[in-house]
Amino acid sequence: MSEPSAPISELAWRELLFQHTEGLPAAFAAGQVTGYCGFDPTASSLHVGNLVPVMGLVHLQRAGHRPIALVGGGTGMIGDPSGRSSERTLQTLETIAENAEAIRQQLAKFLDFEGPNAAKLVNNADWLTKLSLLDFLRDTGKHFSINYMLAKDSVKSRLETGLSFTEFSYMLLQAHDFLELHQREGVTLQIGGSDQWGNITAGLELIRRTTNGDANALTFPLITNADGSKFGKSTGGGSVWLDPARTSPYKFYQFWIGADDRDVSRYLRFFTLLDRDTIEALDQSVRTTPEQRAAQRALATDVTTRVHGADAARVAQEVSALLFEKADPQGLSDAALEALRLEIPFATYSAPADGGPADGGPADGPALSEGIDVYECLTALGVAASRGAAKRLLEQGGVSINGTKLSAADRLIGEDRLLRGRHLLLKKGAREFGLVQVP
RNA sequence: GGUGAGGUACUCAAGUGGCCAACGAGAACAGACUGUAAAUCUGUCGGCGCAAGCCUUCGAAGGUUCGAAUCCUUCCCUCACCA
Repeated sequence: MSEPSAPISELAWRELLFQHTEGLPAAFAAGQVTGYCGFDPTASSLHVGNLVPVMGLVHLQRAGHRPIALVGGGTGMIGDPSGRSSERTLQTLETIAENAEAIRQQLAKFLDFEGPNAAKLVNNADWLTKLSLLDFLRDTGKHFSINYMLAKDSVKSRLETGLSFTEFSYMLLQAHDFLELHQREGVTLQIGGSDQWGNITAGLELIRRTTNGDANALTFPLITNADGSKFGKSTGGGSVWLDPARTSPYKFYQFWIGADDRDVSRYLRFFTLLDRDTIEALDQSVRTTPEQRAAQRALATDVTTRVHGADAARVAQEVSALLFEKADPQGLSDAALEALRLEIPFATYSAPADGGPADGGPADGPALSEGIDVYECLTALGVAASRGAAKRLLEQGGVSINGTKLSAADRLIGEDRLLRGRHLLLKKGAREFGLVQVP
């Protein structure tokens, strides 16, 4: 890494710049800047919504500056005020420590923890848990007037609906963090989402008053989806996580592949490190040949590779080709089947148990000797909520196995249709799949 | 604490004793058309069942009735205004 440069123009053309303090360009021009961004350890994984600030740190580091990622182990404790006993506090601390470690490992994929501008991960529990209330009120609280705090958007907007003292104080804790890092690590910049502006500037205020030091703020725009939905939700509704145990690399890849044409250009800027010429060429392809979805492919490949590695990205691509580009499932290799069962819902087929027809209870299904019951497969996979739903799907032609569409008469599948003698690849609609293994 | 208005399926919202598994809209799911898109059109949308039909649901629990989402009682909760 050569001389530190100003990442501002880079962030600007990527449309990642929402707001920054006036002194920031001068600070970048003056030399290496140490900047930080906070992450909440409420879950054991980051999700795609966290990627914007993560990429912010990445751009900082690429420009030769020093990024620090702060995990809110301390602020996370008071963030959730729901009832807890002293035992649970300990448990929570444990969980938070685990979460912090998990998040650290995810951040390590983006940041370089070695070299002259090595990234660093800190946890504000290290100092906040030792902070006494009286010290805090005297050293931090005295620098803020209630009037100043009430004027912040985050507070003002909550005055009607209600705001606990705990949450009201949150900005002071964050300001305290900023000051702490300023003194410990020489941090002079905090970055975050645009909603963090008020909290960040509170920290600037505290630094100025306490140490007469100078520091800066930079915020990113809120990510919006063109169709008005919330960014970061998969089609099923759940969050898209970076943890492969929560969101498989295939699902992750699919999330990006499914990006709306109207969003994909912005997402390329936000979430990849592709250069400007490449991205503008992709913009052009969205306009001229949208059906090829070159931009979505580039986006999905780049982000999946960074988060899950090249191998996982390639498997995701292969599985996607098989599932969506009409590759013949009969040609599946054992290895591909093995990969597939990790990527899509998988269930082992069991013939329904014998017994009399029970009212309201699960009814008898056909014996295995009569064939494989598609209803049972669909419900076991969770693809259909109930046998009734499975039946409706079948009647509407919404189910296919091994690439062949089924009709209402095809409830029972003969063993001769199994892939490699023991697998069924089921598809519901256009993009939901499941794999069933017959014992 | 007082007064008033309410609690119906994922959401909004009809329904005031039988024609109610419950109008309608949205969401969702499927089909057609497509680019794994958008828009549009069609169908489905409590559970079990091939079906006839059966079972479970209208805040909760009781009660009246041949019959209740609808009437009565008690309880729980939400909202608005007042204190």
